[in-house]
Amino acid sequence: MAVTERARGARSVAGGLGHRTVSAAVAEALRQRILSGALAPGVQLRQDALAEEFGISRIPIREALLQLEAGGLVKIVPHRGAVVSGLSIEEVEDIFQLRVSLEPQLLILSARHLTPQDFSELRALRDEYGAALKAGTVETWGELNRRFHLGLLRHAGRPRSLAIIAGLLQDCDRPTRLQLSVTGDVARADMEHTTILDLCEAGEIVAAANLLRIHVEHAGRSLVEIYRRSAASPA
Amino acid sequence: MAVTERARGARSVAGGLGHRTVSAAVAEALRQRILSGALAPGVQLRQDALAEEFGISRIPIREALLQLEAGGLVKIVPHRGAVVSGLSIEEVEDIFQLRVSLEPQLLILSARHLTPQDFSELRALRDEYGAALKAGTVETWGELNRRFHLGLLRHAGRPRSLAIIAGLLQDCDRPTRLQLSVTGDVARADMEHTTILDLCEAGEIVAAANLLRIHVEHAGRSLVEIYRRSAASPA
DNA sequence: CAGGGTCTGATCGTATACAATATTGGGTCG
DNA sequence: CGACCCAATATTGTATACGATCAGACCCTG
Repeated sequence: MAVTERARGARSVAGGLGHRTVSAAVAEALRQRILSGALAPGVQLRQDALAEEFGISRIPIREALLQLEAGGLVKIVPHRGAVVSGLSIEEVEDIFQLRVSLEPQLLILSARHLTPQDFSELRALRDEYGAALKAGTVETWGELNRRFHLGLLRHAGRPRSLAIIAGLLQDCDRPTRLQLSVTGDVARADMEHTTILDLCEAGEIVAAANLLRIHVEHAGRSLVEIYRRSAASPA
Repeated sequence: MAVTERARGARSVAGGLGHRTVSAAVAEALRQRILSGALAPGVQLRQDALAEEFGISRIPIREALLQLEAGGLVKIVPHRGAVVSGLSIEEVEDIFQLRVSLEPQLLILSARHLTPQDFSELRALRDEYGAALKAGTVETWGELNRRFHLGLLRHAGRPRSLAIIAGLLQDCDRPTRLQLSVTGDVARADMEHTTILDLCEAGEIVAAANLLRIHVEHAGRSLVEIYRRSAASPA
């Protein structure tokens, strides 16, 4: 059975192309598992087990783990392996504070350079997002939300800032989904996205930036409150 | 002869302990080479050559390169190797803009929690920095500057922000050294550090934050000007 | 002579095998 | 009875060997 599973696992990885190397594919697979919550924070990732499951050797596993560590999704301690890293309340607060500081600022730089094509793409994203909300396909919310926010800021001409924000969005992905599903703020978020888009297209850039700030602030506050209530949040 | 050289190389790496694994040691060695300018941007890093030079196999080399890629020091293209990555003007501007946005904000949060011990450490760092300036030991400037700035912000209670700033400081290390040695702003920087420290200790936190902002802004502007002049800046 | 295809060399990516290190359980000593 | 030490085991780290992929040169063809 072990062999069968290995073969199946290998096929599933190799089949899901779009990657040029196995290690990249494994990194992506593990990333999704972590972000989706299938791998909870604190869980230890043993190289042997993963290698057997995917039907590959440990080398690509190790490299995938290193890539994940770069993104802060796991923490590697020499000779002691890798554990899925969760976020403390301080880190969540910090991440949202950073978003509040950076995103509106970048939107002001980026908004005037958004082309009609950008707007149509963003609207498509928003529609897809709305559809996912109704369909309840929770897993895709974070991805779509991320692409929407990054799309808004695409033309700010600040590559490093964008990379940082991409990391922030990824890391607050799971918490944000939690916040949305618990509070039912999905409709609110959707509406705010729409309004931000409209304001940008109308040239009301400062207003759009303000709304974006409020949008992020609200999510952050709401989320911190949730964390505080269910105090049993693993590190 | 090859064997002899490999053994010697291995000794030199393993001897410089402080690291728990060979790959970490290699990562640190390469990091220093890149930050010191011994490895210029655009240079291609071939795994075989590095492995032979360090007297180890390619596996730790690969893992070291992945760690460096995490820090943005090299870029890895599948099947095509790793190249040392330089910074474009936009990236330099972006990095300093981020520092201007983040550092003063964090100083306000951190300053009131600085203990007498922190102050004595920071003064020691500043003294060491001053000594390095006079001694002309350019290589250590960045390290000391980095530790000073991070030390100031240590108690802000914003771990993610701190990590981001640490990355920013590292990446603008070499450009900053360039700026300091070209403009002779070393004395100015040293004095500003001293004044910031004094203001913090006197409880003039807002003033300290303002000076910090000016301090970073000046370095950024000056550096961008240098870049513009010597337009032959490799990507 | 130009263009394309193939073939060779080099380099990277992965598998397998071995060595080093941390953890756990038992045993002994105080 | 508790604490410490030591050995066995499991897990990680590294070396060696093999397979896959890409860049460039050469040859063949139109």
